[in-house]
Amino acid sequence: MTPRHLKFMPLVRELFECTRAFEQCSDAHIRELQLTPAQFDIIATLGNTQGMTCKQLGERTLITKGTMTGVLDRLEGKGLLVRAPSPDDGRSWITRLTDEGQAVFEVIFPAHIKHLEPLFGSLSDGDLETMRRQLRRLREAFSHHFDSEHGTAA
Amino acid sequence: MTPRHLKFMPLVRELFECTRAFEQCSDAHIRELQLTPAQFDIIATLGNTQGMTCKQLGERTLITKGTMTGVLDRLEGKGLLVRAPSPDDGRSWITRLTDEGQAVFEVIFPAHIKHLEPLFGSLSDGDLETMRRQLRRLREAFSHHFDSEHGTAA
DNA sequence: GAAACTTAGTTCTAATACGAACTATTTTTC
DNA sequence: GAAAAATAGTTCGTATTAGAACTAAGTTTC
Repeated sequence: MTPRHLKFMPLVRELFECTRAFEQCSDAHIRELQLTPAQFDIIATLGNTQGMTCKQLGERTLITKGTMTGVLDRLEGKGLLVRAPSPDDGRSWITRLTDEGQAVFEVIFPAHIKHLEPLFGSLSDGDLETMRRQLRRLREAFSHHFDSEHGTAA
Repeated sequence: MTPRHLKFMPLVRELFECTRAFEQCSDAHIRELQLTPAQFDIIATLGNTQGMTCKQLGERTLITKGTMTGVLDRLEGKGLLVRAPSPDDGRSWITRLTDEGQAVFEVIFPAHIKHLEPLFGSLSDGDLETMRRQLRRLREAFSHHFDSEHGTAA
């Protein structure tokens, strides 16, 4: 009987390497565009919107709030976004792209998508959908377990 | 006809979230063991070996060489490993666990495996193997494309 | 309606992360 | 076998990263 960890550790390793391989392709292109991956993520999220709060940005990206402040600061420094107080909540700020930020978005977002597209050339739409579903199942197993252990009630 | 990126971007997102969800579970436990994820990775790699070079460590973990120096420095500072000049190559150092480092390995490695095991409870050995193969296929698509673009000849 | 609790965002510290430049050593090339 | 090219590790600069403590402002509770 094979020990269980010899089955799941290779999967974990492959998961990490796969993510890493994607990042290598994606990040190299983003750096050519004079942005960091986190900065690109924010611009891609804010593009074509009326802006959103820090919290919403954190939910839509994988950037945690402690990091968010610095990332937004640097983008604000570049003149790509502005922060305005929320009319609804005195604790909150609405972050939105400036005209320049939106212009940057309109150039780099399609360029980046076009850069990524060939990476998936060997896979059919069905393949992509199948893998997405399997990864979701795996993620749900992880996060349910984490939540139940840390009392993050559903 | 659905634009292609609407098919592959959700997969990318799921890939990132899945990795993130695993890290959340795994890293929380590693921190309880008074190590950082990178430090754990090194100890797990060096455990039960005669030691290896920086380069070998970089190949077996996802830590790049610029980061490696600092990670090894801190583990050396904790007395968990030592570096000795390589007898074969004057540029190289052999890093191996101290007795204390090996003792730490023997405690925390099984403990961590045991901690992770329930995460995969809902998946059969066959599921794990299937997903590993699919991820590998995806990773290969990514890295082949990256290599061909950056002249990293096979 | 005041105290207790929660939440949004910032700040802080320690440790990564990456690329690029640098030193010291092989290895190749001719 | 000396110059040229490649490699192993370190160092450096900038940006993230996580978690925890902190401030200010909203929400609940009684």
